[in-house]
Amino acid sequence: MERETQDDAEDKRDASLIDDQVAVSSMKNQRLAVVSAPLYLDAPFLRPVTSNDWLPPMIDSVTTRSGAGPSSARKPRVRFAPSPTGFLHVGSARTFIFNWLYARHNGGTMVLRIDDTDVERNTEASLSSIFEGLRWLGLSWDEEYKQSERLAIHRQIADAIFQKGLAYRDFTPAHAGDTEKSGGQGTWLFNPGMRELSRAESDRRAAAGEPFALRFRVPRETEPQIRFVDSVYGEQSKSTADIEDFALLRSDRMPTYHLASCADDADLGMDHIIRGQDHLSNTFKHILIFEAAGVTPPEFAHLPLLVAPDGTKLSKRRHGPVVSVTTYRDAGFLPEAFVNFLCLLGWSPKDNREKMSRQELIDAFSLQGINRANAVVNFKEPAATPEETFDPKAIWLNAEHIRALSVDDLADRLMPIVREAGFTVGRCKMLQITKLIQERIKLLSDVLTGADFFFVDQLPPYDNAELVPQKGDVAMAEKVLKKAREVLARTDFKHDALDQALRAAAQELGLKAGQMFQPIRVAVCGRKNAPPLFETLEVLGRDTTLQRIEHAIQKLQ
RNA sequence: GUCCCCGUCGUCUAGCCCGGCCUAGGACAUCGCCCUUUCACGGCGGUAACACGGGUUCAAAUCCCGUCGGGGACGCCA
Repeated sequence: MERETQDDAEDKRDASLIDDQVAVSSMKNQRLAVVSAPLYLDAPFLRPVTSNDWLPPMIDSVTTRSGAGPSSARKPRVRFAPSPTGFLHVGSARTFIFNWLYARHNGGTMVLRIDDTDVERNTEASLSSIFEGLRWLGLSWDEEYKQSERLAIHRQIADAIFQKGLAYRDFTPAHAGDTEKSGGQGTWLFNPGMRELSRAESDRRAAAGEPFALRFRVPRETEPQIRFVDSVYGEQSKSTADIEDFALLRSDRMPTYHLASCADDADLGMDHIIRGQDHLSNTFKHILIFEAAGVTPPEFAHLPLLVAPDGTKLSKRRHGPVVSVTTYRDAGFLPEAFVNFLCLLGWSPKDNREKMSRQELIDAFSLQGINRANAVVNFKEPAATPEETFDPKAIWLNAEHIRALSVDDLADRLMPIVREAGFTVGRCKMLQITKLIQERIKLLSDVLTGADFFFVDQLPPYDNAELVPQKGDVAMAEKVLKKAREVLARTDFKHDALDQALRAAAQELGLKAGQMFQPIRVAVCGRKNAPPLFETLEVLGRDTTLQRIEHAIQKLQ
């Protein structure tokens, strides 16, 4: 009882979260407008642009939010920052979820930031896939930004770093996508001649219009080790001798990921960066950027990677649609079950709980519960049925969540699937059917294979042999069906009455109950495995039942 | 190649920080039994792991070193 109440409360909560999300989306433009308005013109490192400056003349009206940088620890601000270069990936979804859990657990703010500075690779389709996936998960965010609308901030910070002498122009022509850089003799650190170029010479070439990238001047003498404490991986350090002079701005003046990400994290006041472990070694660069910009770096928490059964990072190219969030939706997963599953990959509540509601996850979540070893998503590469494709634990959890739903709720979720498959059912009948299949389906879409005989007029063809009961023959099947036809014509179609009448009939024929029920079950369901017989007959009704029994008798003759 | 990270049942994990309660616990999957009109649910039980080698210690899954194995990062991608 208590559990049900809890779940109901949870459902309401989820619904309101979704509403929030819609509200946020609709005020998106407003927010963005506010952010890029010319407010704090006296920001400390904003400076007038001169004609021979290397910066484009569009930064004049930009700002950094005052008080940027980590704010009080009480209401943490966290973000999820996908780049719209592909569909929403399960690994990204988990990153979103962990950020969301952290924010909700601590009463903080969840920011969604679209990292779209790579104009070449961005696609509309990808952007909508991300929103579609997040909408399905039913998790909300509180603020939303687009990096491409914040370029001025990125350039401004790049400029500040440059003015401090912590970055330099690199006039080396861009590499044309070759890969011979790695595998050579050790780490590449910088292009010869560029790091040492005098300011005057650099200014001259820039003024002459020569294209260049802006590189960070990694301080190798003064700061030989970069250190930070990761909330998951603990103390980390790396020698600056192993960090190359990475780019801040490309020669087309677009910021690189490192710059844009850090500039926005600083400007948006992010407190805790929770992201995939593939960024762990990038973090040293990020710390360099924050410090060069005069900002205290945020906290970092890196998440173990989600890997395929072959041990490699999940990728669509290699592993196919199982890495896309919408695949799970389309296969009939409940979003709450999917979220639950993802949470258990690399995190544990430490008390052996597995099936958890959203609220339970929020309550139990902490960064201390995150593991360090990569987690395998145990899917099968190519498979015939969804059940064989997906991680068995995900399927099991989904079944658990399905069973935990109220009949009403489950019926509501099943209805659209049934309708979309072209069947028409009334809500009342759907409710009856739902009761019968709730503990028998593992995916929502199983309703189509497990309850099809309730929806169709004509049963699909089945093998006559199925009608033959255990330790019986065709004659017995026929005898049973004829008896059933007779009995069912005059029995009340209610569970108890059917139970009594059919058992009595079995006795009359000198058969075991099972031998009596089997042919009837197959005749009305078209297969052996089905929900309990009497309830099924009750839902099907007398007309359909008799008609199908008649059909079976004819088949046998 | 260089740097970083990781290594408990097939898979997800508890235990590791603060050595003894660990003859290593739970879950999924798998196998068997029970319940039962089939299926499912449920119940009970089985198989199954501390990567390896050295230390330290009365005592190590837990601490130290090494080896091996796996992953990630090294772009004017993110």
